[in-house]
Amino acid sequence: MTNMTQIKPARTRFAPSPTGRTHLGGARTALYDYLLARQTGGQFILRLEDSDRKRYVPGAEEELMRSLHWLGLEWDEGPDIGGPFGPYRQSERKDIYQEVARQLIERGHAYYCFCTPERLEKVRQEQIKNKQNTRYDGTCRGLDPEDGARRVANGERHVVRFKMPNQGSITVHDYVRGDITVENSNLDDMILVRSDGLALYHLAAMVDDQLMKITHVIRTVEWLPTFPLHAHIIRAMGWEEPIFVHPSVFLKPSGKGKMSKRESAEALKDGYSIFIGDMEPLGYLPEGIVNWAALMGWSYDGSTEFFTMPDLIEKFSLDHLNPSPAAINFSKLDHFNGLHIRSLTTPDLARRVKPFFEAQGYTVDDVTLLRVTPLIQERMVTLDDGPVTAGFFFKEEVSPQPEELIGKDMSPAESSQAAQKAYELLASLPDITKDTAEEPMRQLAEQLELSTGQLFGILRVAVTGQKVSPPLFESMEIIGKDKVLERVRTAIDLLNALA
RNA sequence: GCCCCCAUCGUCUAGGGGACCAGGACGCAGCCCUUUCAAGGCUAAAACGCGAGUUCGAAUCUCGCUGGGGGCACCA
Repeated sequence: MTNMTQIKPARTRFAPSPTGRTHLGGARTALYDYLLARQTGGQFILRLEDSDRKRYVPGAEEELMRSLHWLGLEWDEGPDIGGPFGPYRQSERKDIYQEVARQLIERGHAYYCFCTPERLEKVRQEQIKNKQNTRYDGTCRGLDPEDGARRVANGERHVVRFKMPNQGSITVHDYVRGDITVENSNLDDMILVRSDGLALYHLAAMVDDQLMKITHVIRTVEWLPTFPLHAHIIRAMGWEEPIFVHPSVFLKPSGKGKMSKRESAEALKDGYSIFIGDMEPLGYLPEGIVNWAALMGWSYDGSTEFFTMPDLIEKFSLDHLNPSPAAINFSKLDHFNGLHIRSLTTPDLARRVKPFFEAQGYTVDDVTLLRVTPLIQERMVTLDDGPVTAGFFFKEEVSPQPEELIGKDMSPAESSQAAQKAYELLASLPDITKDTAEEPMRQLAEQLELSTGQLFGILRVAVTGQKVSPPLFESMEIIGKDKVLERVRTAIDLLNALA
């Protein structure tokens, strides 16, 4: 016997227009789509809303797909892989929309409109001048349908408009906000089909969602104002309504409005971006971004915050979506990224961080990298921190700032002497490892009446060339006795020159 | 201007009439750990926008106000 409460597989779709770069907001929508589909054993569909060819941006599709792949949001049907309900590109579905438009007209829910864009613009300006609402003035609304059809047959330029009832109201249901009722008189006779014959979003998306058997339409709240129109179209066609879910928008970090081009450029200067395509070179993990994005507008129990994709697939729920807009918080992204970096296995992290060393010109051998990785794992926020903190492992020689070699509260001469003693001790060891070197060095510090901070600080700069580094003796162990001695020798010379 | 939506720490959020002198997280500050930096641990400061109702009781329900956001294309 089947379980009555069994979850119905959801068919979700991410339907961006290839008119720009894939950003955080889109990624989150796609993520929610993906999670719902995976959780219920349904399908996640990628559809391209490219009905406006004028706005088509070359390369946008490629970046979109690359971004989705990178985030791990694999689609089951799409323009590149096909599927049972294709084509998945609106520009290839023109005839389908035409047919629906025809039926709408036939049923009296739409009509041909012959108004020119020029006249429409004039009307609009007039309305603005008179402080009226800008809306279609209804010139063609009352035209005899047969007359209209005749003019169309004669090749007259026309669009198709939805014939909005001028009485009554409509109640639509948004899963996040509940019922929303609006007066039809506040709704316009929106254009459904352009004069070039291609449908606009309002028609095309509704048709596609229907034909592609989409069960849940997840789209941002920008679509809420036209939601009633969409419901009118669906109901006019007698279709079953999918569940509509409108998560909130993302606001810029200040919380004042949506992210603009200017702010995006600004963020990039600080090493942040809202474009998924920028995130990888910036050193972010898809895991970190997914975790972060999932929690902007959704929560699990109010306290659990670390989620992997499998966790999310298991725990995501539409029921915990938050209707209010969320300001982007990049420092929290850093936090999640660090969390996920620390949760990676050493080989995995090594593999991921390697290109960042190479991008800085380092020649990296895997054996050394594998030893270095554990030392930097909990010191990294983004992968590009790797070469910054650990580049010295892959240098032939380091070049410390001479002043930085001076120990705290010490003179150059004292520092030099301490380094000399350390050199002798290290030279006397068969090899330098944490186990062989640390204890004797601590004793040396005591002998010299120096704090470990003083002595180790001098050596740290000498050996790594940096004031801040991974733990000293573990680092020495990887660098090897010969190079360590060489670097300490150089440091002594540098200090002597200062004295 | 018109329409729609939203409203808890600076930010992301938990909360859905009594369990809330409001919990978690980021960030910030302090302390602990410590060879630096991190990581980790502990502590602190920090919020129910305002006003009316309803109720024995409201962060939670209703209304108004205010504030914020979104939308008003032959874009999506």
